[in-house]
Amino acid sequence: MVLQLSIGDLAKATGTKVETIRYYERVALLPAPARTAANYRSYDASHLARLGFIRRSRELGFSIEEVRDLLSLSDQKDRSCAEVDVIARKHLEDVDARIATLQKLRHELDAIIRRCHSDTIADCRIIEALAPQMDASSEAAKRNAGRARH
Amino acid sequence: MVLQLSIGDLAKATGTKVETIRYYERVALLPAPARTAANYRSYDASHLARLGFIRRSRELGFSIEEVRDLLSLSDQKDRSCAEVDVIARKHLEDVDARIATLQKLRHELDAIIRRCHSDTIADCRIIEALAPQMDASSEAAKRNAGRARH
DNA sequence: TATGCACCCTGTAGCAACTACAGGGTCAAG
DNA sequence: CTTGACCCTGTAGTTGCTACAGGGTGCATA
Repeated sequence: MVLQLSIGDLAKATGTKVETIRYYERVALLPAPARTAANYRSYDASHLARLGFIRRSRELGFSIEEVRDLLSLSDQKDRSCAEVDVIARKHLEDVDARIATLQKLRHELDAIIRRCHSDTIADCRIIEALAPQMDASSEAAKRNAGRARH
Repeated sequence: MVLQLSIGDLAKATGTKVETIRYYERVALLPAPARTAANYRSYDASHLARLGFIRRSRELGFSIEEVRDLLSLSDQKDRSCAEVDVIARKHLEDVDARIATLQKLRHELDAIIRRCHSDTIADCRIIEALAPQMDASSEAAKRNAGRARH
């Protein structure tokens, strides 16, 4: 039995947009499939599996380049999976760093919002908190920048 | 006293790249400054303040469009700051959602990495976990996709 | 005076990872 | 035989910058 899928079928089967599939082909993540007489793309089971791998990796936040590396490693069954481990661990570190950054930002934002109980923009603490602090250090920055004239 | 800054001065004073400042001017976040006889941009204190506001907002993760809204609100001192509050709270929700997504992803990734203790790619659990699950549901997807022939 | 260097200008192209057309061709149902 | 859902290629848009290329300017130094 031979499985043949049109691009639309493959899109439905993997929850991917048709344009995205063509994009993966353009960037050589997904091999170009056979064509029908009418020049329609005709995918088989290997494309289905590969696109599934790509989508799952992308959902887990791997970049296109990382997916490319993982795919090429997964094709070499006899190699050590240490390299796979390195990619995955590095990615985990990236994710941890992004979470930490966002959490710091979240607390700052939360603190800013909590401070605001005023009615008008003129003394809105949110706007105030966003405005640069016009203190000694920024005066220093001004002087440092030079070209102040009277 | 009149403060005059070249684009490089302003860049140093705010920790922004020169190209980024020109970009903000192009997208009308920062008003076009006066020019010198040699057609050099000449910034004043208001630009310094505004760029500071922009940079701080961007650090807090507001999009360019959100910053535009915040800036235009901050220029209308007599208006209610309720709108500012709405923008900030919505942004906080976005940040919370992004943190939640990343944390879910982090746990999944961590679980995948922990499972792998093998030596070769052939039975690497990371690669396995990334590959699509070839179970009943994906068989259903295949049938659903149609055009399977023998 | 020349000359080097750091700075400034405009305009355009590139990055990631798609997404969205425009302007066609194909195919099956009614 | 027409309608509508699909398919094709190619190009441009998205976000927020960043990086040239190919010029001009301003100041210090040999």
